[in-house]
Order: sequence, then structure tokens, then C-alpha cells
Amino acid sequence: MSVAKTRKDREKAEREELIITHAGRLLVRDGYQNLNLDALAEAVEYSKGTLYLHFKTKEDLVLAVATRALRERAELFERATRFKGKSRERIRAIGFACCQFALLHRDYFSIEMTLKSVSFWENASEEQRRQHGVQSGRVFHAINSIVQEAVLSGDLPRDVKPQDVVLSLISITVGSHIAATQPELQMLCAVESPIAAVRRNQDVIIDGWGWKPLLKDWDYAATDRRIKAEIFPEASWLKSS
Amino acid sequence: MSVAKTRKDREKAEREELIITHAGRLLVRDGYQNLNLDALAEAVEYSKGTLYLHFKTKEDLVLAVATRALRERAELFERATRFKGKSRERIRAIGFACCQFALLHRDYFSIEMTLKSVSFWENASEEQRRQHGVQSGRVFHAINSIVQEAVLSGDLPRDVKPQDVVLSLISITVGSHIAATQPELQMLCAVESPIAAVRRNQDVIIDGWGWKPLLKDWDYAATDRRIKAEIFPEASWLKSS
DNA sequence: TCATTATTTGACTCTGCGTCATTTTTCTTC
DNA sequence: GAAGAAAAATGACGCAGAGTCAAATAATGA
Repeated sequence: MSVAKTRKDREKAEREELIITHAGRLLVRDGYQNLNLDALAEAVEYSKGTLYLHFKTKEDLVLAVATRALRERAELFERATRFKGKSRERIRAIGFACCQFALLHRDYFSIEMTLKSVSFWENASEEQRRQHGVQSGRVFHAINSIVQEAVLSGDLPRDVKPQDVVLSLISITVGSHIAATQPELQMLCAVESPIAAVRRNQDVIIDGWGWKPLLKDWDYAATDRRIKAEIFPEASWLKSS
Repeated sequence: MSVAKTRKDREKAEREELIITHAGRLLVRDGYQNLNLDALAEAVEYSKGTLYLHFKTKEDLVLAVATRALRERAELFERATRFKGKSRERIRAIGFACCQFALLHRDYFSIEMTLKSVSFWENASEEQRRQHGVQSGRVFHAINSIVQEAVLSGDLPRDVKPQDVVLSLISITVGSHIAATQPELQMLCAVESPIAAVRRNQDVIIDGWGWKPLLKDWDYAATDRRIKAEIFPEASWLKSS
């Protein structure tokens, strides 16, 4: 009895994964507007009615796609917090995780943009909202713990508020991703690589807070090599120059 | 004949304004998804067919709303460039203009977010796209001119690339607006005022570039008072403390 | 005043989300 | 393994809203 139940559950979970995977693919290809649930049903070889047994609305489904990606990000961030070194090296590991995520999910940001729409959240189910909140919390906590450590250790001035630093880091990262992937701005600002732009901006804001050792006072290229070797051996994008 | 033509043109332009104004109001209230063109037709007291004489698609209309707001921003930015003083004071005037805009159009950012959707731009007309590009260009140029001046005068290190600075300024501003208005992050980061968060982050990144005089070396509260008095006398949000 | 041209309209089509009565499959009992 | 009950899956349908266009209305001119 219990065995039967878990098999059913397993099958259901597997199908949910299948749906989310295909939905993500179509979302990236067509955008939220043009994501067609009839087409998705066709792609996963289940009927539309079955999709609606898993997700209450289209928004619900899209939120599930976003949350799955966010969970992966949280996992990368938590891996990054395990890096040993000066606090600024450790926050750099978070930045590294951020790039790693951006490369794994080159187009997650375009999905995340749709989440900012006024009318999106009200159509998602309570459960999906909750799950998304949990993953956001993990991401916040990973960053916050390192910032707090920096303040306590004196690497950051004693009088800065940790949450202000966290907010600025999130802001510069989100903003840089958006700005550096806009064709118009790419041209005007001669952006060669969006990832490089994000990392540069992160360095600038961290310097701006006076987080020691400053960029000019430390060999962060060496830190990058250590992060890559010790935490993200699978990362292949960092030039090993 | 020419008189008749211009009267017709004037009427048409007026109606377009009316439509854009109401569309903006409904957009802010209901979001892009829930913007209903039948309801808009009702609100402006013209038929739906007439709306479509002005705008090719719903996206076209929304882009027109965004462009009108952007034009206002460009105007505020250009006013800000007329401020006389040190280069960092002048870029601060731009930041001031940015806040002034955010307060005049508290919800423009939620509209701008819909512009980032994958499938949005392909449904807008060439003409609307072009107009939006023109206004973006004005905004970029206002910022860029001051950054270049700062590099030439030595207020910014000689080896920084002006476009990198411009990109970082745009990034931190966009990102801060998004982050500081997300309910979840507001709570986690104890954001009291989104505007204050945006300004703080701008200060931090400008310090990060080493743009002299640094925040700690100059009385920028006094600069703010001058900017307000000389350029934005209508601004009432800055505490005159 | 009436013919011609320009403008405006709203009923209609079409697409796509979400529902639910019906069908199909799985499980249970004898 | 047959029959009946319960659970799962389906896809035709209802409905909302974007976009169209033939017809109605208004403006112009002779």
C-alpha cells in the first residue's frame, strides 16, 4: 500500500519535472506571452487537463520554472560560502557562483523579468509563492552571512549596515545583468561581455564600501583561481591566464 | 488648406495624448496583462477601431506610454546637466533628476519591466522603436558627457573607460529600483525608503570608481541644496535639513 | 442640397486560457 | 479473471480579449 503510494508520488514528481523542463525550454524560446499551453501539452505528450492537475494557472507554472532555477542558484551560493579565505575573497566566491549560474541559465533573467509584472503574483498559488520565497531566503542568507562576518572582522567599516551592503550587491548584479544584455546599451557602452561587466561592477561597488583588501591591494586573479579549483572545478568560463 | 491640415493634425495629436494618458493610468493600475483595450476605448470615449488607427498593436501603445515617460526623464536629465560645479556635483544633479523622475512617475519602472520581455519588441512598430531609441540616446548622452568631463579633468582616474562608468551608473540605478521595491527584499534588507536606497547605492558606486571629491571629503548635503534651489525648485521631497 | 471623400464605429473572427463531463485506466473484491 | 468502484486522463467547450473590416456617420465641396 505504502509502496504503491510512493510509486504514484514518484511518477507524479517525475512528470512535474518533465513539464517544468519543457516549459522552461519553450519560455526561453518564445517568451511568457507566447508560451502556449496547448503546445506544451503536445510537447510533453499529456493533455492540457493533466497540466492543470499540476499547476493551477499559467503563472503558477512559470513561477515553478523560476523557482527551480532559483533553487539551483541557492545551491551554488551555499557551495560558495564554504570557500575559506578573507571575507572579501569569500564574497568574491559568491560573485563567481552568480556568474556560474548566469552561464548555466543564460536566459533565466528574461523569465525573472516577467515575475516583476504587477499582475503576475496574484495569479500564482500560495504554495508556489511560498516555495519561491524559501529559495530567495537562502540566497539572501548566503550573502548576508559573509557581509556580517566582514563587518565583525573589520574588513568593512564598523558603521555600515550589513543589509545595506547586501541590497547594493543584489542591486548591482540584477541591474548589470539587465543593462548589459540590452542591445541598445551594449552598443552605446561598448559592452564586449555581459559577464565581465557584471563582475567589474561588483568590484566597483565592493571597493565603494571600502571592503578590504581593496581591488588594487590584493591579487584577486589568484583568488579566482583558488575559487575555481576548490569550489567550482566544473567552471570553464574563467580564463586561466 | 494648410490651416485645415494642421488643425486635423493637432486634433489627432491631442487624441493620441489622451489615449496615452489614460493607457498609462490603466497600465499602472492593472499591469500590462490586465490592460483591456475595450475598457481603454470606453475610458477615452472612442471606439476600439479608433485606438487602432493610432497604434498598430497593444505593445505599440504600451511602448508609446513608456517613451513619453522616457522623454520626460531625458528632459530632466538635460536640465540637470546645466548645473555648474565640480563634475561629481554635476553627476549628483543627474542622480537628483533620477529621483525627481521616480517620484513623478512612481510606477514607470513596472512598465519598463514589461519592455524587457522577449516577445515585446517584435510586436511594436518600427516608428515607436525608433522614438524610444532616440529618448534612450538622450539619457545616455546626458550621463556620458559628465563622465567624460570627469575623466578629462582628472576627477576620475585617467585609465577608466567612461562607458564603463556610465554602464555602472545605469546598472545600479535600475537594479536598486527593482530590488528596493520588491516586498521580500524590502523586509529582509530593512529598506525604509527606496529612493534613499537608490541614492546611497549611487554614492557607493561613484566612490568605488574613485570619483573625487569622495563622499567623505565634501559637503554633498550643501550640493543637494544648491541643486534643488538652482535646477529643481519644484522638488519637494528632499528634506531641507 | 446632394455627391464624394474621410473618419469612426462596433459586431465579428480568432487565438488561447481554464473547465469539467466523459472516457480510460487502475485498483479491489469475490 | 470478471465485475464493479475509484482514480486518473482527456479534449471539446466556454469565455475573454486582441485585432479586423464592412458599414455607418461626418466632413467637405460643388
